[in-house]
Amino acid sequence: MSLDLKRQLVSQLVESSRLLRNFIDHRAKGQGTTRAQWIVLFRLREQEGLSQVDLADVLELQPISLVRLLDRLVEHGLVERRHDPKDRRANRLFLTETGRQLVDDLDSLRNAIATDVLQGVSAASIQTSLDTLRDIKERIKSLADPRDVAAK
Amino acid sequence: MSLDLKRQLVSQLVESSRLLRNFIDHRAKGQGTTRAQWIVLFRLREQEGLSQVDLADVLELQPISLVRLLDRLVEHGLVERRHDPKDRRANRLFLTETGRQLVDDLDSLRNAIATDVLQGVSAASIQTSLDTLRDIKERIKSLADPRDVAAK
DNA sequence: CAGATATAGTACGCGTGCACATAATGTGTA
DNA sequence: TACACATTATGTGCACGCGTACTATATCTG
Repeated sequence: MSLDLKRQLVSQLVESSRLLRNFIDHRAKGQGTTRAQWIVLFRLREQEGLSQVDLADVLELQPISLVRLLDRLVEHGLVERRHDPKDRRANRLFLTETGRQLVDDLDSLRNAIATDVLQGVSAASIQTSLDTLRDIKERIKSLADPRDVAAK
Repeated sequence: MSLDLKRQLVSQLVESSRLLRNFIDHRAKGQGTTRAQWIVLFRLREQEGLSQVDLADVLELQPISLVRLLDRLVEHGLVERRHDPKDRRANRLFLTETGRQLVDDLDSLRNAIATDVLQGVSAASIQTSLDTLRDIKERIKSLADPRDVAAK
């Protein structure tokens, strides 16, 4: 039942995401940053002092993927890695002053993009789509994570 | 109005897409292919003999991105580049016998994934989300494409 | 035929993942 | 207590997908 629709949604999801990422990165080019980097900055603004694993965890990406993102952010002087005095393996992450200013500037850009891209879409549709995407994420996580079966 | 929801949708879109891509690629690993490659195969099954630009156009990606995808598909013996006898610049793309068999096998896998990932989501929500994503794509294309203003 | 256009491709960069390595910390047992 | 072993945090190497900028070659057009 409606299997074709499901397939189409899967395809559209990946396609629209790629277009969106590209669109955002174009707009972001002036700031010298990318969408993926913004997410890190926004997150650090809310909560500084995270370790890399912790941050990777809240962003739901692999720690190794974060390493390279951070390399570039540090290189651009937006983020600082400070050694954790308690655990010499770990880094604690902080925004630099430049980083803090940039992320504040990005607020309006982010809002403009969200408005532009969703112009003419009803609030109800947005809410429904948002819920659907969240459902998909949960389904994927439970399907992929063996603990969901192992853990009582 | 509901600006926050819009921002969340933009974020969720990119995040869920990444998780989805990864999930599919895991399932696809047994076949030695990736989700991005499937799309090429599915498309070629429907319509063979396309040139690389034509195919890039229907897939809505840059011709250069397709080049590498095709490199791998050719390397794996799934796709064949044949010189266009009429235009020595162009290649015409065809599935090999192996490629044709693989893409037929992928049908059931694709269906299984779509079913799994969207289990418990109502048909109405799927339809709404699909429409929303298509709207987003159209908005992006019209915003990014100067011809939309230039062309009458 | 000269210049514009179109096709494929190279070089390079970013984001993301996996497998593996390295170093530091924690733990269980002799 | 002390040391071997498991675990954890970060990072390297490699691969894939995707993009921009540019190049080489072929075709088209005035």
